[in-house]
Amino acid sequence: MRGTPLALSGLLRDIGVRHQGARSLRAGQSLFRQGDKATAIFEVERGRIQLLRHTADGRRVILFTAGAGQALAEAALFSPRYHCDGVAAADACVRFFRKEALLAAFRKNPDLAERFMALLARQVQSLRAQLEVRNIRSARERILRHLSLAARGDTVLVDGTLKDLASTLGLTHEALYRTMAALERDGAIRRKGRAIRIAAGGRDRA
Amino acid sequence: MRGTPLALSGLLRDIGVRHQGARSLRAGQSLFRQGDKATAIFEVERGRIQLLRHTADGRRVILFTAGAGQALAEAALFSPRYHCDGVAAADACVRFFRKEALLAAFRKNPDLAERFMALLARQVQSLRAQLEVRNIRSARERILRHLSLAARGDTVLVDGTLKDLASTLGLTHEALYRTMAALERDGAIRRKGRAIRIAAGGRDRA
DNA sequence: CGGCGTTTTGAGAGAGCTCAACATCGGTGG
DNA sequence: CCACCGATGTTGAGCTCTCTCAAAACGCCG
Repeated sequence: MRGTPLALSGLLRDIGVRHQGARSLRAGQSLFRQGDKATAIFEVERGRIQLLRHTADGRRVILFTAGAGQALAEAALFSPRYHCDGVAAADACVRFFRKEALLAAFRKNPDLAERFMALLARQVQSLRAQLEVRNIRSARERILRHLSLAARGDTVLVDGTLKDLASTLGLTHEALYRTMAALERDGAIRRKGRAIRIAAGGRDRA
Repeated sequence: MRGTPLALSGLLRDIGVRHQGARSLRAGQSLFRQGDKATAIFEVERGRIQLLRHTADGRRVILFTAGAGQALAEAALFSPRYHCDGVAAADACVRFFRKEALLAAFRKNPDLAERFMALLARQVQSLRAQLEVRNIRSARERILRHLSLAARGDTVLVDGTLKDLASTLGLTHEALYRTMAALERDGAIRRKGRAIRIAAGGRDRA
């Protein structure tokens, strides 16, 4: 669920693209640096990779944090150089896909190209939905909407930590815990370990 | 600037795709409905189109609001039906691009396909950056970061209203006005009509 | 000129953040 | 097997910052 309510189950690997290798990184290690020639795009297998940009005065700005199962630096496919740093926020393992190989494959195989487009289109859709969720001020409403977007049927299976969930929702973990407890007290949701079931009238009681 | 800090200058039309027509809508009118056969994707020329989904209990959820220059329902290219409603939030005019025509063009012309992918990839990038900006709690910091991402050189040209800017930043317009005034008082930025210049040490004084 | 939407400033309240303490769980090593 | 440790999960209390409600100046267009 990390970072995506409409889970993009699977990614490059699943559309039939073969990766050209993998690489392990220790927390803090760089995968690539701003200005490096862009030779590949990546998919996080384990851990977390952050895209960082450095401002003129040397401050770090996090542009994006990619968790397991998320693609990284797709835009580099169409740009000669990486426009930011890619650094491991925790010990991580990434698969990499060489640019020329990918682009060549797309040209040779329109089906593959189409699947990749579909992947990107779904990402756009999912990101927009996330952005819209962030427009909701109330923690309660925001959580409920996220859950109802992420739900399969009436249940959501949280596959990261609740802390991660809090940060993807733009809440502190305390606020998330408290509000979830309140929601459960009110009967709007019911929790059983990783599974959260949304009550039929959950959204009414909001 | 609406909805995109890293301005996606131009869209489908600019990558060489020809549209198959245009349509005007009055505020409140539907462009398409959830479950309709997906026959086209769109680009907003004027006004605003909202993507809405209806929950089981009949409540409307806004998934996305597309302003002038933004594409709409790209994901429909790869889905047989629209998965939400497209409704005009204000009087609007949209260009439409037929699915089969687009997909056929992509298959026949790999360059075009590649440009479309690039478009999607840049959108993904931009949306992620927006999401990351939303993680900043402080209005002051959030505005400064948005500005530094949106800046060309040291100046930002705001091309919507400041109210629009406030909503893309997830702030009330009052908070935006107040904070911008404070930033100007502190010398972090300087405004001249539509142009905002960021002072060299703007981010230090935050 | 008159009306409407944007821009601007004021004052107050509420929601979420911050800091803090504690419980719980899973892994690690003696 | 148990003691220990770190990270996650949970709850409490106070405070700050933004939202909300309100009012007024400004600019634009018919």
